[in-house]
Amino acid sequence: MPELPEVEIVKQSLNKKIKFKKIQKIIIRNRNLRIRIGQNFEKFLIRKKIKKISRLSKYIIIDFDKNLYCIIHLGMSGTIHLIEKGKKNLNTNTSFYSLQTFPKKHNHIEIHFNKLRMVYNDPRRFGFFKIIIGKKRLYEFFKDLGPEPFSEKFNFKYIKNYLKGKNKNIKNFLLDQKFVSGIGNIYASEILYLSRISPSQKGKNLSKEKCKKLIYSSRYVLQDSIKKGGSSIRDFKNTLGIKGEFQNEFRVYNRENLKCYRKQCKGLIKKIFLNNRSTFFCNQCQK
DNA sequence: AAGAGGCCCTGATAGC
DNA sequence: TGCTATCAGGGCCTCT
Repeated sequence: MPELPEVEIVKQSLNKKIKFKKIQKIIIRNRNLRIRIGQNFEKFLIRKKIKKISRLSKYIIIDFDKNLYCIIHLGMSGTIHLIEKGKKNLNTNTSFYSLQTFPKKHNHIEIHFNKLRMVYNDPRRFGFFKIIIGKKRLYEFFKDLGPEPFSEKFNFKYIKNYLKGKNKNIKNFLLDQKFVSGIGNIYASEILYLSRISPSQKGKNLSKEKCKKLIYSSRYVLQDSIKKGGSSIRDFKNTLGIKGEFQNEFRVYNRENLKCYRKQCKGLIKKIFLNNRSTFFCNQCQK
């Protein structure tokens, strides 16, 4: 679930629901996430008030007073659930579950506010919660991240310069968070389709025109997905709260051997593996 | 030093 | 039904 648009949706709903709230209680059932939750995690956060919630590529950053931060990453399977006391349904245009359909296993972290619980669920435990103290350390943590597609820094000159002399295909560049941050395996395929670029094309061979298309498409696809509430890929049985609609907009992802949507194009969508990650593209209109 | 591949982990699904 | 193998939206580490 979580590439940039999905993380953005989660961030937006957290801002609506837990901003300015004070943490009353913390329960940790499993400290062994990708980064182990330290013994003093609870001490740092208890009774602290949330100042704001922001996002950088696929990371959520919660700000507290005195330059205390909590960074959240959802990994492959992390989800955040909000449960309001006394309410049966949590409406929301978010990826939260309703109360009745709340997952039973893998609820590793619970943070309680007044009349509201936030629960972190993550079967694969590739995600993490990490405390950071000080602006400088926060900056350090993110220093290797490349620009987001929306950033002005993600421009033709930057791309040309970065790809120069390197021998990787363009799809793997899109997954390289040092090059551009926030794009994951699904959106990489979608962006390349919109750009009419073949995923196995070498990055260094892209024309100026193709680079510009790539910039435009990256922004367009991610923005469009955010507008539609992100993508909810799996059909989570027994759940009601998942509202993402962008999975209905996929042009290539999971469309193996189906016809290309482009009018005039007689191509078929093919699935290949590039660096062990599934990759979808049209065998006619992506060059 | 860049790039490919393994690995962390659990769950869903396909095939026998 | 029950086994095994494979794959899944991420990212870090190691080896060449």
